[in-house]
Amino acid sequence: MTDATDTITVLRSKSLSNAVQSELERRILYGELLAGERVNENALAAELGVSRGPIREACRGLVEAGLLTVIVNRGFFVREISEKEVSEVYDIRAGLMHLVGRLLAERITDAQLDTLDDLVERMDQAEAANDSDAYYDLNLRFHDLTVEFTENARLRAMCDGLVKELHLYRHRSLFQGGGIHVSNAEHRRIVEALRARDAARAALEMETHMLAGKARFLKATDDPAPVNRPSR
Amino acid sequence: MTDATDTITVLRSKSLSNAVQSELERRILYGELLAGERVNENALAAELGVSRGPIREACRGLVEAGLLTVIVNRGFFVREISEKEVSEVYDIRAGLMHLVGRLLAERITDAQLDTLDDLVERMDQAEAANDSDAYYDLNLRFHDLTVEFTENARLRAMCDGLVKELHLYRHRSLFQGGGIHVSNAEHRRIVEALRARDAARAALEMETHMLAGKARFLKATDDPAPVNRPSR
DNA sequence: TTAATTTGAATTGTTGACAATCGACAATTT
DNA sequence: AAATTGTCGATTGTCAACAATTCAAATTAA
Repeated sequence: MTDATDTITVLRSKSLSNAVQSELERRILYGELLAGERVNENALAAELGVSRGPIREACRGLVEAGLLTVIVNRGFFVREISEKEVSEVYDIRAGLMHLVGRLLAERITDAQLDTLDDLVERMDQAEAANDSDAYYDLNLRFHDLTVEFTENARLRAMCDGLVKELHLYRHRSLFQGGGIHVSNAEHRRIVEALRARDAARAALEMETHMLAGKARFLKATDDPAPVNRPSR
Repeated sequence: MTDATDTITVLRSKSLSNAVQSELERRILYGELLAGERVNENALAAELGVSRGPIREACRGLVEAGLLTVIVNRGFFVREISEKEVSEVYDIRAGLMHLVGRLLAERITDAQLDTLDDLVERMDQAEAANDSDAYYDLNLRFHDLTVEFTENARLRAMCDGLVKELHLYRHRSLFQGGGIHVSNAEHRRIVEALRARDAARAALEMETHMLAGKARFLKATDDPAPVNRPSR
């Protein structure tokens, strides 16, 4: 039994559709399914040891989640996302993180602040050690936690969804590793504003941080990288 | 295009699953399916003259859209949304509309401003005529247009989704008709800020307007209406 | 009477089969 | 040679049947 079918079996406590959806999402997020690729229902059904019903149900869910698109009589395809769309997603995240800052300043606990401080500290260390992967993970965790601390489940789901969408971009490597260097100073300013319980400033720092991320992304794609930019 | 080819086109561009999903969404939004109700797959399949496959695919999509929930071996249920969740959705809309204000101030055209002005004018008239339904529709259109004018498709989809979620609240009537009176003065201030191309002010006015809506909602539910608030 | 158990009807989860459609290539026409 | 038409294999869209589970009423036991 392969790893994938094993996962399917374990998750049977839910339903096959859910398990398949998780597995498909995982494959997309990990780059095993690349943007533009078609999901071959028969092949996937055979590989996972299920019928096409659950496969199709899972795909319908992922279409609504924005990870797949469907063309009638042609099938399900991993969604392709343009540079413009990535830019738009950054804008939306900026808007949502503005909200996160505002909400958080009014309700964050000292313990939670310490947790964030610890992450910033460790990001400093990772930076010093030039460990891009560790920095990437810590950065991800930092943002996850800020959203989580707002205790707004819907907001959290939306932020998660947006981050997943970014994985659809062709040059995924841009986000991970050393592709884009996120300034830790911005994180520090966010925590400072939160510790001061200054809602307006926290909101602004959060938003600014996101827009800086957008700017870094645009800079990393627009000008250089002629390697991956065919003229057409 | 003839009627016949029109029908053909419709049938080709849309699969049964899509059609069923639209129909289910319509029933939920129009209150024909109420929060908490179960979707009986067999009954619906018989009623719509299709098999259960497309029904289930449609439901999977609506789960991801937040309009249904699924319990394994129990079925699909119209999602129930608590007062707290409505409040959270208002917060998120506030965050997104803050963004709308910022984006719009920098790109809105004079013609678009005139369109918004016209809507505000007509809302005044509807208010004077005490026509709540007309006011409700105009208000909806006003917000739709502001989001549309940002030309951020993802943002628009998210805002649409949030509005749909609000329809899940038990006391749907609160939103329509005279349940909550939306101040037209707030709209006017938004348009003014946009016409001044003042991004910060437009963002603030938009956000304030949404938070005022949240406050109105809370006021309309929290205190009065002891009728519908059993002790449990 | 009440609580636990049984039973079966209703309903969901899943499957395999069949029809409809598409893409690619060969055959035909201009 | 280019364009059009026809054919075939692969794939999707849909369906009906079967297996598994839940729910509720009927039955039994305490």
